[in-house]
Amino acid sequence: MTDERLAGKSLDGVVDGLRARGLRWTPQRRAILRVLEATSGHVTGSEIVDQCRQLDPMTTPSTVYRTLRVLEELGVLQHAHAADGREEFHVRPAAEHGHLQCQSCGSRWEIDRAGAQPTVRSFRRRQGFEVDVSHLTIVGLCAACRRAATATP
Amino acid sequence: MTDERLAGKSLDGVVDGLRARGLRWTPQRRAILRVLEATSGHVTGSEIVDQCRQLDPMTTPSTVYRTLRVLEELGVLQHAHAADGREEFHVRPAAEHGHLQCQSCGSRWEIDRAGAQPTVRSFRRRQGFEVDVSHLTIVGLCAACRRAATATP
DNA sequence: AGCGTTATTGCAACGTGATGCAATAACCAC
DNA sequence: GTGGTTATTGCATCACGTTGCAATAACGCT
Repeated sequence: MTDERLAGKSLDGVVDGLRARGLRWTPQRRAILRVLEATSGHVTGSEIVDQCRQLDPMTTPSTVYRTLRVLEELGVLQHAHAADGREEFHVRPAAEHGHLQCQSCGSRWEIDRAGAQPTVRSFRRRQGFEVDVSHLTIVGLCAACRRAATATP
Repeated sequence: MTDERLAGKSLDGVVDGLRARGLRWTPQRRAILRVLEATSGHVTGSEIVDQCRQLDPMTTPSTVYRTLRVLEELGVLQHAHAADGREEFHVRPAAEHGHLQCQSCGSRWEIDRAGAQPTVRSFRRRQGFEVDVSHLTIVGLCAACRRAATATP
C-alpha cells in the first residue's frame, strides 16, 4: 500500500528531506508530523507531547523534543521562547513573525515583517547583525496597561 | 552590635524597602543580597543558588527563586531570558540594557540605550507599546557568522 | 521580655526540557 | 527476502524553576 498522504501545509517534503540526509522515517515521527499538520499558529513543546500521546499513548517526551529539533534543522518549524522562557514552535510556512507580549496583562501581538523592520534594520546597520525575527519575543507594557499604570499614581 | 553594613551598590535600601511593605529581613535573604553585592553584570538563577550554598549549605532553591522575585518587585534587579530560555538577572543600578546573541557562535553583546532606540521608538509609535529593554534578548546571526555562512555555499 | 500575627522557610512533588546509554528497528545492498 | 549499518527509541537521570502546605520565625505591640 502507498504511504498515507501527508496533506497540505508544505510538510509534504519532510520524508524526502529526512531521507536525503540519511535520517529515518519512523512511526513516532509520523505522529509528530500529524500533530504539526493539525496545528495553526503556535504550539508549546508540552502541547505537542500531549497531542502525540493522544495518537500514541506510548509517546515519550525525549523522542518528541529530539524530533522537533531535527525538524527545525530541516526548516519545517522554528522555535522561540515566550516571555516566561517556555519554548514555542511555529510551523512553517507561516509568515515569519515575532511576538510582542505585555508584562502586565499578558496579551500578545504578532510582529510582522513591517513591524520588525526598524529593529532589523538598526542592528544590521550598526553591527552587521541579522536579527532572527521568528525567534523574537519583545516584552513590555501595552498601551492600555501603560495608561492604567499612569492613571493611578 | 549594629547590623553588618551592606556595602555600596545601592542595595542599601533593601532592608527598608522590605520593611516598608511589611516584608521581612531574614538570614536567607541576607545571604542572597550578599551574593548579589558581589555580582557584576549577569547571573543566572542557578549561579545564585550555588553561591548562596557557599555561604549557607542549607540554602534551598525555592527560597532563592522566591526571594529573587521579591527583589525584582522592589526594583533591586531584573530578570531576562537568554537565547536558550534560561533566566538571567541583572543587578541594578547597572545601565538598562538588553542583549544580542548569535545563534551560531553564541557570542553576546549588550544593547545599550542608543542601540535599542530604533526598536523602542518603532513600537511606541506604531502601537503605543513600551518595550522593556532590560528583558530584551535578540537572537540572530552576527556579522562574522553571516560571512562564514555565505562564504561556503 | 513575652505574645500573637503572618511572612517566610523547607520539603515534597511537579513541569519542561536535555542527555547518556543499551536495545531496537529503519534503511540499504545483495 | 535476508543481513548489516547505524539512526532512533525508550529509559533513567539530571537541570532549572514553580507551587502547595505545614512548621518556623520575624516583626510589632504591650
